[in-house]
Amino acid sequence: MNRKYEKKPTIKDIADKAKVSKSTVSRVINNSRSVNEKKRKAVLAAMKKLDFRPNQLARGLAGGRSNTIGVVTHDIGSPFYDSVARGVAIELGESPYSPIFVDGQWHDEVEENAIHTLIERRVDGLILIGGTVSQKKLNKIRDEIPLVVAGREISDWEDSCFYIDNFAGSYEATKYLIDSGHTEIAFISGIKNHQDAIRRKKGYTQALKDSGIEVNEALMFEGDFRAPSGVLAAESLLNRSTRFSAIFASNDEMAIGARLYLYRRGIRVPEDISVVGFDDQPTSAFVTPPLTTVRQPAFELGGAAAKALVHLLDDKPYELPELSTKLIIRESVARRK
Amino acid sequence: MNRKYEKKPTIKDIADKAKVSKSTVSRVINNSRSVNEKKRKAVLAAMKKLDFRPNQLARGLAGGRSNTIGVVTHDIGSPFYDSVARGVAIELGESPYSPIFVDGQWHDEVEENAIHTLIERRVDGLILIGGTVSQKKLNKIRDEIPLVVAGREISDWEDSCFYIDNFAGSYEATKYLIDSGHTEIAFISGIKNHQDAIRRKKGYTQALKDSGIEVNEALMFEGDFRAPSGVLAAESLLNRSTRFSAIFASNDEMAIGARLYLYRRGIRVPEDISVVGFDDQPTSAFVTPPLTTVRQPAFELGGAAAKALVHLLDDKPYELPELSTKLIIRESVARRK
DNA sequence: GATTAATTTGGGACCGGTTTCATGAGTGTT
DNA sequence: AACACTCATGAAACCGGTCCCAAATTAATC
Repeated sequence: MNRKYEKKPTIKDIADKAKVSKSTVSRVINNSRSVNEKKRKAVLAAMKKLDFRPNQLARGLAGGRSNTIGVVTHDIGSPFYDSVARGVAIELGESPYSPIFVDGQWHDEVEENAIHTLIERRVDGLILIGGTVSQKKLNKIRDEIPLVVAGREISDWEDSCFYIDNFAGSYEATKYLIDSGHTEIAFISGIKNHQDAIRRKKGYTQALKDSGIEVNEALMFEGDFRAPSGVLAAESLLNRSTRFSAIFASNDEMAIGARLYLYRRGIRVPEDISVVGFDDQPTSAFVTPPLTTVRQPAFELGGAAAKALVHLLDDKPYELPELSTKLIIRESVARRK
Repeated sequence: MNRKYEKKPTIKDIADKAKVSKSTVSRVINNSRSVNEKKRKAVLAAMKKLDFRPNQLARGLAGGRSNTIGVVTHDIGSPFYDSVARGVAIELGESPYSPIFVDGQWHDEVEENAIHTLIERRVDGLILIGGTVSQKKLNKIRDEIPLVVAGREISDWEDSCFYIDNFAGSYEATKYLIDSGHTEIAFISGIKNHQDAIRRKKGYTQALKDSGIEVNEALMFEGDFRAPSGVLAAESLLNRSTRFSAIFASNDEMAIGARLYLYRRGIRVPEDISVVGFDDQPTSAFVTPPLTTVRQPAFELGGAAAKALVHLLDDKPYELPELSTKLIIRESVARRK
């Protein structure tokens, strides 16, 4: 099993072979103009011949920039954050930077460690996707290294924090249900302290109020953004004495969980009860019935964050793209007569 | 927008502050024994005070190892590959190595580039998840750098390639349908040239043969592993004159797509037609009806690959864990009378 | 053709660590 | 007390690049 790996050629080897100095080779690599065409050719030939690949570590050390960007994700595997991460990855693929991903696991301490690991690696910039680290700490980190946050709102950060208007999305969805004739609308919220969860709940309650519908605690259930809690929610809600004709879940997973419980109880969707979700995760278009939901431009969000950071690093201006939620109407909502 | 970032303290600063030499500081950092307790304390204190974090680039350059591992993924966002990647990430979190992920996008050339980017970064080892690069090239790459492949079978690689027995999983699922009384079983295959797809198809046909059931081309449809092709498949299959009582799809996405088409046509699952998938992706347990499917230990697979590589790098022996598929029986299959 | 300006080029310091090696101090042996 | 042997420590070379600076070459000006 013991193998021997060839040692890689260095810039010195190239220089010798092409009969020039290290400096010149470096210039060719970096495309600094002003190098004789003949020598350039010779260098290029030598590089090809020896299959030379510059050592990025050395480059980073000498040049003071590593051409890497650290990305702190959470819970790789959750559709929303995944999409954001994907947007980041793809966008960075277009740039000279390579991403290093670390998983924060939704845990304060782990997340801080992750950030420091990345700083030790001398990444040129940092992208945090969501996250729970306190704003105070974030401010301190931003003094150390260029930082951009995606999927989380941070006051006073305007240029370097990208998020989605959860309130608006939630408001629109609720309004849609109301416009479809529903007045008793159950709500499955997300984790209590989660920022997004709070905003989505507010969108729901505000829409009700604006339509003169009373907000009723008996129609709410606190979930945790995962499918099983949606099942539980539906069960709990159905066992209460308060009736309702629609369920609005704070995310698709819970909506799908709730839908499963309804199926078990023989309650038809949307004929008996309508269901609306939030996220528009990929499978939502293919469940039965296809789920009406609020699309978050997660992918675009990640891309925008990445682009913003790259521009920031290159000291170029960057303008925010329009990133708003959109209600995707499919087949899980029925008009109430 | 222009900010100034503090320059980070170096080992020299620590040395000065603690009144010792760089060498000694280095020894403390790396826990090389043999350093006076008093000095060690002084160094530690200085490090804490200056919030020192060793520059990993310099470390990598000097030490000849970067403590990073390159991971080439595909299509971040596909549930299966995501799970594998997640397994890798979590496992690597336990080790001193940090992963660098690059997306190969299921494209030969992109993938090769990705690999070379990683080699330039002087990663200590490489994990390929799936991928399409030819075996010949892989062999060459393995001469350059420790390499482990997950989710793909490569002949003669035993120790450093981890995959799942697609044939067995597929065989078991088909057998289950047969045992449930089905004899006309439609099959939705995956991308024609995809290794996994081929094996899964073989599992299906073999199971039929072993039960004395004739393999019928009229019951097969070639999909592309994505949900829309499942819809198409069901439509095409249903429009043929050959009847069937069950559909076995090569992955869950296509199964769910097919299930949607059945829903549209008012065909009940499982009463009229049974459906089985492959993968057991997270949502499959929550669709209606919950999908019977073949679970792949994707997460574990990724973890095993990562662990294997780490052990390989540390020159420690490593024994393969048991990684086999498992039929998860839920509610999408009915017994045929 | 001589002088000056512009452009290439090589030498070498430097980035921030690790590691080899030689030195000096401390311990033990006879 | 002299000699061999450990052990801790600092000096300096080195990893593979970048980049500043001065020398050398070429082009431009009068």
